[in-house]
Amino acid sequence: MMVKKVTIKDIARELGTTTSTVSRAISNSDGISEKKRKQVLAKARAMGYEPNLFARQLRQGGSRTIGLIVPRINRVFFSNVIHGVEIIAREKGYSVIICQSHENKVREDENIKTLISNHVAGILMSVSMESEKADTHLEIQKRNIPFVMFDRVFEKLDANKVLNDNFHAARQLTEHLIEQGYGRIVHFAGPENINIYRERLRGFLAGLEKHGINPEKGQILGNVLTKEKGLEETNRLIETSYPFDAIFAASDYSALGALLSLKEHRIDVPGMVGVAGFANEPFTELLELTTVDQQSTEMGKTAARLLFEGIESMPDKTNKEIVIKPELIIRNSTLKTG
Amino acid sequence: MMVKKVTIKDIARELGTTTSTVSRAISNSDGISEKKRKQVLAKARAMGYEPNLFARQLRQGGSRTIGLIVPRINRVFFSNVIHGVEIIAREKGYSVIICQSHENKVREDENIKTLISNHVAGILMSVSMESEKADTHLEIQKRNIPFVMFDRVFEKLDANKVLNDNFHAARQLTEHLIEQGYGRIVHFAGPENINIYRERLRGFLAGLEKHGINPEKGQILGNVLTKEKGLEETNRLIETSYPFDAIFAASDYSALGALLSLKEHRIDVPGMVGVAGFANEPFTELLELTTVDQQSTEMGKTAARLLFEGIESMPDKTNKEIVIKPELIIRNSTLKTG
DNA sequence: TAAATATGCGCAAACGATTGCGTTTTTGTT
DNA sequence: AACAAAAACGCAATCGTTTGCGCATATTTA
Repeated sequence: MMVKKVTIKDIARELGTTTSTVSRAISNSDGISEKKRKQVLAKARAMGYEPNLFARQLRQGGSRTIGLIVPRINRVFFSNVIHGVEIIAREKGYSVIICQSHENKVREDENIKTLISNHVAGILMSVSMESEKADTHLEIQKRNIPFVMFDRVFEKLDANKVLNDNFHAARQLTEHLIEQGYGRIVHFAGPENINIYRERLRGFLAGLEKHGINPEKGQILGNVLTKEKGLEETNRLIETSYPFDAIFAASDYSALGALLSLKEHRIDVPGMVGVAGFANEPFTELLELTTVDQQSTEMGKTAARLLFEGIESMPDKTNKEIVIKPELIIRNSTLKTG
Repeated sequence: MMVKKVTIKDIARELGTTTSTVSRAISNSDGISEKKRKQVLAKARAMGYEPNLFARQLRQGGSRTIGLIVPRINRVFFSNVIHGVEIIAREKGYSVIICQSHENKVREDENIKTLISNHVAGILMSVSMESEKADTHLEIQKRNIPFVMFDRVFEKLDANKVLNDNFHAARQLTEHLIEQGYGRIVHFAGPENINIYRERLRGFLAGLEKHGINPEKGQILGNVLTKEKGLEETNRLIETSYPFDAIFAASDYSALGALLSLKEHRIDVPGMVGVAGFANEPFTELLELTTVDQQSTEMGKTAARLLFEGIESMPDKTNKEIVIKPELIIRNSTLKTG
C-alpha cells in the first residue's frame, strides 16, 4: 500500500497559486519569474514532492527509458555491451531496461511486447538463436519505435545495425593458424541461421582459400558452441583418428571443451594441436587460449548512439549499418613456432 | 516521432458505444455481455490497439514492474540471482528492471531514485561496496515501497533480508582445510563494512578456534578481493618467507591471483599449499579450485517471493530474514591427502 | 506621460484509461 | 401479463501533469 503522494495541486494550494505555475517551476519551463520558481521549488522540497512520471508521460506521450534485449546477461560479451549502452544512456539522461531472451524465441517476443507497452523511447536488441526471421520485430518498426540491432541481426531486415566484422576476424585468425604451420584445421561452427556464425565460417573458408587449401569433408562441424559439444566432438575426432592439427571454434566455450578433451588424451597444445576460440571470455586468458576480442563495450556505445540519433531525429531517417573491427588476441594455444 | 496510436475512444466510436464498455471488455472486468466483449476484442485487434500503460497506471496508481539493483551483472552470482528473480516475477506477471551500481554509492542512489520515480511495485537490492550505511535506502521505506535486501545487506537496518550463511560455510571450509592437514592458513578478507566478508572472516576464526589454533599476526589480510590483489599479496607472502601452507580467499578472484602467483613460483598446489575461494565462479571448475556455491538462483527466487509477499499484503507486515545454506564444493586445490 | 511591448500568471482543456452510479434492457418469477 | 431483480451499458468524474490562450501587471519606447 502506497502512502498518499503529494501532487502539484497540493503545492499550489499551499502557495495560493495554480498547478500551471507549479508545473512551470518544476519542469523548468519559462513564463515564470525567478522569484516564484525559487518559492515553489522550496515548498516542493519541503513537502517531499515527487513528480508522477506516469502522468507526465501520459501527457507528453513518451518516456525517457530505452529497452535492451540480449540473449543472456552472463556472457561477458553482452555484459560489456550493456555497460556501454548504460554509459551513453546515462549521458543522455535515459534509463535502461534490460531483458533476457535466454536464447528463446517466445521469451524474446514477450520482451518486445513488454517494452512496447512500457512505451520505451527505443529498443536495442541482439536476436536469440531460435529466431529465424523477423516477425514480432516488425511490430517495433510498424510502430515507428527507434530500433537498433547489434551483433546478431537479421540481415534481410532493413534496420539500423551495428556489427562486428566477423568475416575479417575469422579470416585473420585462420591465416594466423596457417602461418603457424597448422595445415588441417577443423572449424566448430554455429547455427546457420545466425549471421555471426555464418560470417565466421565464411572467413574461415576465405582464409583457407587464400592459401590454396580446399576444405575436406568433415572439416566443418555444425552447431558446436558449448563446452559439452566441443568436448564430445573433439573426443570423436581423436577416437576416429580424423586427421587434424588445429581447431578453430566459433565460440570460446566449445574451444574450452576441445582443450579439456585434448588434455585428457594427453595431446600437447599447441605442439601437436592448436586451438582458438572466439569472444575473449575471461577464462580464455587463464587458459592462454587464442581468441578474438569483439570490442564489446564499444559496440554497446555505438549501438546506443545510433539509437539516440533515431530518438532525437525525425522518423524519415534512413537506416545505418556500422561495422566494428574486432581484435585478434594471440595467445599460447596457437603458437606452434615460438 | 510516434505514429498516432489507437485508443479505446477510437474503438468506441467505431462500434457506436462508449469507452466504459470498451474498457470493461479489454480489462476483463465484468458488467459486460460475452457477446459484446467478443465484438470489442475483435475490433480492438483489428485496429491494432495497444493499451496505454501510462494512462492505466496513472489511474490505478502503481505498476507491474519490480526493480532490482545489483553491484554488477557480470558476476555469475548476480546473474544467477537475476535469473531467479525473473522466474518468479514472470510467474506473477511482473517485469523486472535491472540496474547496476558498479560498486558505486552515487550510482546506487541514482538507481534508487530512478526506480522510485518509475513507481516500481517493489525493490530488491544488494548494496555496493562503497555503501557504509543506510540513507537513501530509507527513502524507499519512507515511501512504503516493498523492499528486500539480499546477500549484501545493512545489518542494522530493519528490512526484509535474504542472506547466505557465510559464517557457517567459511567455518566448514576452514575446518576442511585443517582436516586436510593444512596448519597455517592465510585469509584474504574483504572490506569490513560489508556483512558477507565480515561473516566469512568470523567463520574462518571460528574454524581455527574449534581446532585450538590462534590466528597469528599477518595471517589475515584485509581487502584482498581482486585477482591483482591476490597475486600481489601471495607474491609478498612468498618473497617475505611468511610461513603458510594454505590460502582461504573470501573471493574466487583473489584465489585465482594466488594460484597464478604460486604457479609462477613453481609451488605445488595442493601438495605444498592449498587454495580455496568463495562464490563458485565458472572458472573455478576449470582450475579445480575448492570454493563455496551460494545457491544464487535459489537466492534470487527466495528474495523475489519475499518481495511479492510485501507487494500483495498490507503494509503492516513485519520484516523477515531468510537464511540460505551455501554448499561447499571441494575440488583438487585443497586435497592434500588423497 | 501615453502607447506599445513583454512578462508573469491563471483558466481550462487535454493525455488515455478506469469506475461508481444511474439508467436502460434483459431475464426471471408469480 | 405484470412486476421485481439482475445484467448490460452509458455518463461523467478522476488520476497528476502539461500547455495554449487570454488577461493583468510590469517594463520599455517614443
